[in-house]
Amino acid sequence: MGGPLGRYPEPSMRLSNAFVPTLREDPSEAEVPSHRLLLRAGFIRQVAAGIYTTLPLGVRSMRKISEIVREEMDGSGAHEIRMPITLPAEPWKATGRWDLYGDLLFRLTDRHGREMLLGPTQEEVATLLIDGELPSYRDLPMNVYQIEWKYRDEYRPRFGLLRGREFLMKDAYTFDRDEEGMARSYDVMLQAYKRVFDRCRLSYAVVEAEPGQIGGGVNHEFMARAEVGEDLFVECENGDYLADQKAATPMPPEPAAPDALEELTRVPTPGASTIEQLSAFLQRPARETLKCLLFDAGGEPVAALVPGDREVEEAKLERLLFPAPVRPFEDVDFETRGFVKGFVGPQGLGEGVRILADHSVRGGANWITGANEIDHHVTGANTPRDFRVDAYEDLVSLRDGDRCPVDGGSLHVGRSIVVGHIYQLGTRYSEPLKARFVDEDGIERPYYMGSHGIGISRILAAAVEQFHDEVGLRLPRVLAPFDVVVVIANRDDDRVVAEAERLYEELRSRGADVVLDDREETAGVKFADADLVGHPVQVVVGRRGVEAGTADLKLRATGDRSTVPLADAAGAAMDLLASAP
RNA sequence: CGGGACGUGGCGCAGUUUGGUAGCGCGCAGCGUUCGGGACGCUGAGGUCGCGGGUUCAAAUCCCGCCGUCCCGACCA
Repeated sequence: MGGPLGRYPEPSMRLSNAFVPTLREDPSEAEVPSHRLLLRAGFIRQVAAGIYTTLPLGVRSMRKISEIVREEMDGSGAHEIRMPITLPAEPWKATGRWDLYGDLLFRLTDRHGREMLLGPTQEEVATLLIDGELPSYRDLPMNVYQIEWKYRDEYRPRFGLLRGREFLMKDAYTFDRDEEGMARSYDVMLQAYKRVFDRCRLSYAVVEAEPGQIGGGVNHEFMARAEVGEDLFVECENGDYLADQKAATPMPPEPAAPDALEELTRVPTPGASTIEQLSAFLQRPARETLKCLLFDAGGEPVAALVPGDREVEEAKLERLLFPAPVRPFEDVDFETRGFVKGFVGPQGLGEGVRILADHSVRGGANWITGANEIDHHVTGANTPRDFRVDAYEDLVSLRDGDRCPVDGGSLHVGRSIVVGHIYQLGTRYSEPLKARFVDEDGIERPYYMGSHGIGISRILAAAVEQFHDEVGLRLPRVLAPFDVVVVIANRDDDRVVAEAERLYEELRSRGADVVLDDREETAGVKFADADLVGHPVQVVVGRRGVEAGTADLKLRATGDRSTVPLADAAGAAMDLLASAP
């Protein structure tokens, strides 16, 4: 047994006898480059929405990514194990995730009617494993990991491997004696992750992120830059600030010092229940209006104030009001609490409503806001004269052009694919699962845990997004399924075939992953496929060259070609490979 | 789940508006000619038109229901 993807294959391959079904045309269902090209180049085939068969080339690339991850994990003192995919429900109920995960869980029932699930991640399993085996502080720290397929019934699987319902993930779980140990283990993982993504040659950013479903405190995301990315992150033009867009905090503006406070004046604004309509009706810019949004935080009403041209970042509100569940007011909430939807203003909200304002609200005065009366707004609203603010917090959703909190530089919002996520979990799992060790003083304490994921199959897709061109993949050589392809340009010529075979064997003996294109196809088809699959180095052996005693080399990354003596071709190809990105 | 689109040989598509013999390109098989950037000719195989009902003399085409896939939104490696 050699890991979840099976035995390591022969390092080399003959295409005449291989399963590499390339497509001439773009599959109709694929829109984004990675999905389209992975299908066309014969890496994957779809079975159902978000579920794919991995073909030989895909297996090889994923295995190469896995090996990089393995080396860095093993080198960081983590221990590879393999946990089951089919899991009993009980521990998940104990941690509350049976309900928290909701429809995202693939659930099943066994023949005895016992509830089970397909693992979307394995904190419960790992925690119980360690609890059963490592009862002493002397056994800690411990870091176990696996590379295994994960199952999540995503709301909307999309973009091929980028968001599948089944995906290959490396997940590591760290167990420490205390918070300091947890932080140390965390840092070890953070450094290991950087090495992994560096080695994969991904352009990425490490950003502080929101905790999400897994729960916990400090956490970082590794975001690979990509046009098609679903996740937004921000970075400062001066390179000194990076954050998840949902967690990013802009530098607050200077508090306003208005020349004069206007009178609070009630104005009729018939039908203007949105900022857009209000702004158009009063002929005033949206930023002079004050948006007052109402939320229900565990049954308590909370008002969030932001300038009219800004959006409230609900994730920030949730973090602020944690652990109360936060949701926007619905129509019934407005009715039962007597607020006028579309015309809410902070003045006159009773003591029962907690009023939070974004820092940027300090930067304005003489606000236009709702009059708490149908078809009416007020102008000249000012705090504290007209309304109360219980606390100024960071509430706005960050947008392009906001100022960097470190140096005031301009912030840019970029798109990315999350390829790694690390968490400090604390005792989020060890407490409910009663997973404890005996400390030096003889007292039982819960493990301090960390959870660390890398999306292996997603790295492949993200790498394709970053490394492709019009004709195909251009993966870095450490991720490409093969190092070198030897193309037989004239299969009918025995001398050509003999020379190609000789080169193929020589490259193999030099340790290259080499594939011989000995198919009965025309040269043009072979060249096109070589470019499509993106073998880093292409060696072409043809009649012309053999008669002249030469072979032709091409570096896929740059398209550069060269002609070398046949006798030196293997060495030249190896040199070229070494120079390949 | 809400909104939109699509489902016709292995792949990419036309045909559906206006019901009447199921078509094109690629691929595949055989033969021949070609042979360094997705070759050419001839011959041929291959289709329950997503599924189930209904209307009709007759349904890929019209009606109803269902299923599947993709795209836009809420969740995540």
